[in-house]
Amino acid sequence: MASITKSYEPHDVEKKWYAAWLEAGCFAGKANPAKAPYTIMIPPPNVTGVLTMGHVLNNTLQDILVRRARLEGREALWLPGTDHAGIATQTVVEKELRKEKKTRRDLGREKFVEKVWSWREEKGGIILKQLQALGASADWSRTQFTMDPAYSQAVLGVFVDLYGKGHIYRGKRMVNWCPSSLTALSDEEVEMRPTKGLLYQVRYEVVDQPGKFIEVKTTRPETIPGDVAIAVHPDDPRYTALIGKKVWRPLNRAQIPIIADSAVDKEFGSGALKITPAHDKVDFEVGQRHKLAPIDILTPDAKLNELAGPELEGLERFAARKKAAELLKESGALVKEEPYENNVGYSERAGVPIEPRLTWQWWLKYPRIEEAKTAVRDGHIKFYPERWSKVYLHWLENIQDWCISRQVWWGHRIPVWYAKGLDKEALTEADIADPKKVHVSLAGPSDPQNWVQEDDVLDTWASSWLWPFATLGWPDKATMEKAGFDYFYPTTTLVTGPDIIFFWVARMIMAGLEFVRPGEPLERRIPFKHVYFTGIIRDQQGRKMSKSLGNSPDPLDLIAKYGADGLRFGIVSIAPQGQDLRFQEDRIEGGKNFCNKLWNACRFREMNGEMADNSSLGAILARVEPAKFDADDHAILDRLLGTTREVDRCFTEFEFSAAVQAIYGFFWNDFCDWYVEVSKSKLQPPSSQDSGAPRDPAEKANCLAIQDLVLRQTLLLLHPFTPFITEELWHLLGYGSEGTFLMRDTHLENSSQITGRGLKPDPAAAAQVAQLKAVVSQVRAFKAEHGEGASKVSEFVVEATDTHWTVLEANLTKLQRMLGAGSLVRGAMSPNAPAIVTAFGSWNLIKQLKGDPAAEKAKLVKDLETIAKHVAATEARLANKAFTDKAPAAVLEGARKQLADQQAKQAELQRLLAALG
RNA sequence: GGACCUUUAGCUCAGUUGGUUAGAGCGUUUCGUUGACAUCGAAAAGGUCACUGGUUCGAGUCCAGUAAGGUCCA
Repeated sequence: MASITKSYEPHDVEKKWYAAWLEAGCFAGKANPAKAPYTIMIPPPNVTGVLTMGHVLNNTLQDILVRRARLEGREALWLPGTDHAGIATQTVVEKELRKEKKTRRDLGREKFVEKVWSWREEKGGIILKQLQALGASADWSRTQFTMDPAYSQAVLGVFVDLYGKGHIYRGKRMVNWCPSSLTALSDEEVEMRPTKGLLYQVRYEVVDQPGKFIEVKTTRPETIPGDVAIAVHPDDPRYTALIGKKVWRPLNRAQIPIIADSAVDKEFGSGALKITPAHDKVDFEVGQRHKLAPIDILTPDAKLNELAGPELEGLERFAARKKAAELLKESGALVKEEPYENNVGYSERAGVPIEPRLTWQWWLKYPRIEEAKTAVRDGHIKFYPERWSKVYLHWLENIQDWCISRQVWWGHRIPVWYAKGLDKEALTEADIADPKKVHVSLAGPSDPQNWVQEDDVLDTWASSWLWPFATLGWPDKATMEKAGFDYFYPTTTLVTGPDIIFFWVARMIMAGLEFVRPGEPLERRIPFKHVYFTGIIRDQQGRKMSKSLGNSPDPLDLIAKYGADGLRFGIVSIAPQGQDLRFQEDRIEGGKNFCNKLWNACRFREMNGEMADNSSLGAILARVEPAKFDADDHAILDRLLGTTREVDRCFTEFEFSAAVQAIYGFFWNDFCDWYVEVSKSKLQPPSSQDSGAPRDPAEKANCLAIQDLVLRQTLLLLHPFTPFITEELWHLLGYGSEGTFLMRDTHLENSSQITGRGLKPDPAAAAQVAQLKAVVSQVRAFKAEHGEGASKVSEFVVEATDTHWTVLEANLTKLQRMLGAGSLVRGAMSPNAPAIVTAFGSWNLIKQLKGDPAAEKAKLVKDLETIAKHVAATEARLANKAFTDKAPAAVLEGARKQLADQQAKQAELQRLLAALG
């Protein structure tokens, strides 16, 4: 009885091997000068995150890369960790507080931050545990968190450093304000959404010409109390006479000037623009040019304040819009309103429209912009697919300063202290530059009692941009040494989504170039050499998977249903390079089925002969006897080497799904469907379907050795994709010894290393097998057409040339088995039996009942018509002088051979037809 | 407004530098289980490669334009 069970049951196998790998320290990456390093830093998921299909894809690919690197003999480090995700995490904890009817302000800053920490201890980082269920071979002993003390020191140190270099400044500027999270956001965190609203046409009465009006169009009438001017284009003849005059502001009535500014678009609306500097970026600039003080009419949570006038004060912004429209209507200032759609910026996280708001913030002028361009443009960093480099470069061309301060509590508190009593709202540049008034340092001031620390924390991305090197202990020399910084940096590959090119990828490149190994060449400072961008996983309707839509399957459910290997194999098989993909559960099922197929092929091997020495490639090769090879042996080995080369190529090009498909096709079609089937006539007792010749023990041993070889190399090729089942079978079939692991202690030989050991399959024999396969398939179809099922035993007469018969005879036993043929004999064609023309002669199907001559005739006529068309087409091609003159020799040769084959078939069909009478 | 992507079988997608009669998986239909696997095997049906033009001896593949869908930037 076989020790391998009838079907593959993943759960215990997965648990067993993951624990064994962990126990043996297989995932540890240690600097080893004897090997080349291979490093991947995980894109740190939010500490609040749970595993999604996107994570499954992304992390499976990373695991595939590091596992393959280990098999190739490299020292692999996959460093895991989580991101503190400032606003997101704070929101989660605030939500918990709300259940107790409390806000973070009730607790105060210190208590609240403590609370977040304890939340994190208790519930944070679940996702890392979930990744383990997927088989992730990350070095968990190195797990990092962006708020770890050492990491925080790096983040704050960078702030101090960049401040000292003049890259960071404090300024009162227009920011994207989130009225829900009550913080500033960077431009990248604002999402433009087409939004339906109304366009209001409002008239402002000219002060010294009662009855004369100037009209503007606006989508935000509630901001009218913040208007400080009406602007027109200086060259607009409609308004030249009015420039310098005053109009009445229709809400919170007051006189405001008409000014000329060339930023005004003459074509839009009436060509006049209301200027509201406190609530619009462009207006702010116009206001500055004309020295008009802004009037801020909004509170931080976007309610109207007292400056909006008594009728609007206290209203929430959208209610105020309605009310403003009503007031304008009553006063006759509203000319009309019409439906309108425009782009409105929304807070990506909170999902509410942002407000442009004038506030004091900390800003960063990016360092190393030009070098960051060069690194990608000159290929020091390669993007896959390459096209994303355009997006990257375009962003760098148009880069704006980065607002790095956030008005939240959870995060890295900015290491700046203000002298007590200083008016922070009235700071001048000179004040900020004065160390007596503003202190910036890692250690803080020596007399803390005289200072107040900055309230703001840093944008989360202003910590994660240091990820590739801060995770390796930078900047502390001793820690770096211990972590193997010199060995593992730059990292090899980054696997991430194109949606964070700006947030993360570009910023990491600039940070690496600025901070790592100053003065050294660019290729030593870049954070990674390859960036692989995955696609986005969508549902069947093409929608993004999201919690709110509920269209995302839980990966853990899928693992329970199909096994981690099945999930991995399935997801990779549907993930073409850099293209979004539609999730199909049946492909995951396909992954599971493939695992079962692999399992059963190994079971077949085990059931068909004693296991011999499988302990190394050399041991197996020593059992292989090339002298005993038949065409099928040559063919399967030829395909094994071809597949090995193809998978190699796929890894260099990051074509994971192509690799999986190559292995799938080879293993299922070439090995299981053909080689294993034809092996049966060498391995198993004679059956009624073959000639009954006794089995040759040497031939059998050779066949088993070849199966051992193919299975071994297949397990190696597959291991990065399906680590658990391959490790299990590796041991069950005796490829690995107790205490060693496929994943750690094995070297994957490439095709030239295998042929280098004397295994050189004959491609001509391989080609012959391909022909035989085609004939088998053709004859099976022929049988089916005549009502003879695949397994029914049929009798055949073949009229073949000596050459063809020699080949058929050499393969007689297995052909009989593959065809379900009771007999296959050489002889003259019978005109009354159904017939078919193949590459190896004409075949008669001898049935109990004679074929219907009329039907047979009709079929031959139809076949002849088809072949005649093909012959004519090929002849026409060859008769074309332009073709024969210009086409390459190989193509010409192919066409000639094709014609010869077609003509031979045509002649044979004609002969059969004639014989039929 | 600018840039990029996609359009191939009922569905989801391959198709490398242009070269026989365009492939796979799933689905559908027919046949097949004591012999590794029904999580399986055999076979079949199914495509004017979005459209229009061009380059070429030859175009799914290269070029230009059009249409539809999608993404990003402004």
